[in-house]
Amino acid sequence: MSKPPLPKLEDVARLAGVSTATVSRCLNQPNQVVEATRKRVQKAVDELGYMPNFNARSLAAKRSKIVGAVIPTMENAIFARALQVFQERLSEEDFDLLVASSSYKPDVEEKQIRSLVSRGVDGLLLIGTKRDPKIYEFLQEREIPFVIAWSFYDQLDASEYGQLVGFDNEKAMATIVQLVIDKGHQKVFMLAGIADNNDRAAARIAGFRSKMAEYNFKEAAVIECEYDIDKARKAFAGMRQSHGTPTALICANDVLAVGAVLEAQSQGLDVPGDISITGFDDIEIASIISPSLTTVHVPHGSLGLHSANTLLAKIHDEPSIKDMELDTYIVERQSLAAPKT
Amino acid sequence: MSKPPLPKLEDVARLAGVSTATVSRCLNQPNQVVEATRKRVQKAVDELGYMPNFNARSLAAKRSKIVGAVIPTMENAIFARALQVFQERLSEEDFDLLVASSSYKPDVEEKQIRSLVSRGVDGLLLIGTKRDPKIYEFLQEREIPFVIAWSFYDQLDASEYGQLVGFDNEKAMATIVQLVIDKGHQKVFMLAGIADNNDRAAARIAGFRSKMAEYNFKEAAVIECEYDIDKARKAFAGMRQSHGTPTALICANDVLAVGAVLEAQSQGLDVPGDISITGFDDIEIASIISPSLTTVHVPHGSLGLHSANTLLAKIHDEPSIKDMELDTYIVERQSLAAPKT
DNA sequence: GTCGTCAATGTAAGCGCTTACATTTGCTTT
DNA sequence: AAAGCAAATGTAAGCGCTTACATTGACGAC
Repeated sequence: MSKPPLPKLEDVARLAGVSTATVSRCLNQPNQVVEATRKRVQKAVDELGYMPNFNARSLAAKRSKIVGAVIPTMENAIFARALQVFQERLSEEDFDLLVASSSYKPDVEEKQIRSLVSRGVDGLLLIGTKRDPKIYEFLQEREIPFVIAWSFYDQLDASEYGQLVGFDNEKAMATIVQLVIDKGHQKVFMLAGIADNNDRAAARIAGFRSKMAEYNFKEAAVIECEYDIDKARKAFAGMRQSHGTPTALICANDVLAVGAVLEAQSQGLDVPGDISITGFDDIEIASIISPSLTTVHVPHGSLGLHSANTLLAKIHDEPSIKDMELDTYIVERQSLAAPKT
Repeated sequence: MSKPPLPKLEDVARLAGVSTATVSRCLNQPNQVVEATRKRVQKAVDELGYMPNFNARSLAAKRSKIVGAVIPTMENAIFARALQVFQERLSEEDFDLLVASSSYKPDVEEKQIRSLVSRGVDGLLLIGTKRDPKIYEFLQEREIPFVIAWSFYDQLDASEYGQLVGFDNEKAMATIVQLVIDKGHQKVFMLAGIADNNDRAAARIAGFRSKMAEYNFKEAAVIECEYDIDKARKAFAGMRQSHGTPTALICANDVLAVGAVLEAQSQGLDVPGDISITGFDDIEIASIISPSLTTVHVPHGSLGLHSANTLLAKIHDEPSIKDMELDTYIVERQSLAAPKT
């Protein structure tokens, strides 16, 4: 219950026989202080076990050394790896990470963004571009550096939307659809993510649709489904009932693909014998499930790393920061084959 | 480049024609303010788009509404779910989450704990009990409420170690070993986690060893291996070379088990025909891999939820907060069977 | 009508730092 | 040895809030 008041900067100053300003300088710009004093101060710091109060520092200096990240969920592998790398990179520069997860709800996300800004974050990591424009206005007004990860579109004006570090979801999806078509599939359906408020999910659907249109494939069913294995199983089952069974099913992500594979198998279908199924993301389970998933590899680690670097650059006001488009590529495994003839 | 100074509490006060204290009260203890003034203040807040500066608040009020969490990694499913639930629960009480991941390195963890404390976190979530005692002293001195998740031991003095919210790793492991023995296995090896600096990994090994000793099984090889599928594959391959092939392999976690299963299969072994393999944790892949894993179910969500509740209780200084032991149970799936006769 | 009480509000002193500006120190120049 | 100058240090004014304490005013008791 005894609360021995913690040493403050002033105590250190007194013990070291210098002014508070000098102590502060030792801590923040050590090179402005001559070695002798610096050592004396260091000794006082050690002796008292002094630790700076970051809130006071943030208040006085108007920078917090905290960056915020609002992600849809930390529960699944998609963002976990990127977030981990992001955090590690920031850590190197002594930034801490304030995370919030929005559960894909726009209103929750907005609240969290505002909260983080209130906390004085120096920068912000956001996922995807789709959100209420007034959030962007807000961020601009407050001059908060931010980067948007996971999405990339040529046509977007980057200066308006902070910096983009992502990949072209539409193009990537079109590429894998092309591959499926090249294998000879004609009846191709899609199990998609929920496109509402999610530009990545929407872009993947667009990629599918445009490629299908290119080949004049009609009636390519697209069913949207939440990010969940069991829901994917049900969605796939429902799809078979209402639209029949395609020879190939394109899934908007690996989790949906896993659900589809499991359901197909439990309904007696052979994958890829009776039906080919492709994923997107290339998370761990993609290579573990049997058959392993042919999928689009997304560079999760790079997304995290480059997001961090770009954000740091913006925070430090470095010139000529560019949007960054990362590459995806297809990983061919077992779940895609030519259709039975 | 125009930086219109953000409205501060004083501006709101002036516009509403009240004192700063009243505005502050409206924001923090609205019931102490009569409705008429409250409305007037609210109007001023809206009009100015005022947002409080949390750093100033934290400095003045000596509470930050931030809790910190230092976890070994956010990259894998083990902690992700718990962290997500933890965050959601805290969110309900308007706490934000400052996360750091230590990559299982004690020195990194210590640094991060100190950094979080410097940031004035109101509470701390730590994983496992094993760490330098001076960290506990430090936390006690600073009177930082903290809870330790994932571990639970009867014999530990809770008051010394903050609060425990976990399960008995040793007992849980002993239970699944018992099951394996009951199936008739006699040659049982273990693929363990790295026990150094990790009380959970150590406890799981202890559970294995004590149960094996109980049955007088000698030569039960225990190989430690990092948390990684590929490393597990190699470790399992190495184990076969040096110790031969057991009829059952107990793995300290599902990731190791998956690695072992994949390697076994690629070496032409049937699981569970030629070798039974068990996991621990019951993460998603456990039920997706083929054969699905018989494993110990760990209540990840509950760990997160109860950790949050316990921490909140400590922060609010509620009396009689107890350590909490959560239950685990075995999920029998396909990877465990009786040995060939 | 006066006083006491209590709820509502105001006053102002910090919270522990940073930093612009002022001052001192220790050199180099001449 | 005096002058001049840059580097090192000191002084003190905030940063935007909270809160202990003081003040005000409304109302009922006497």
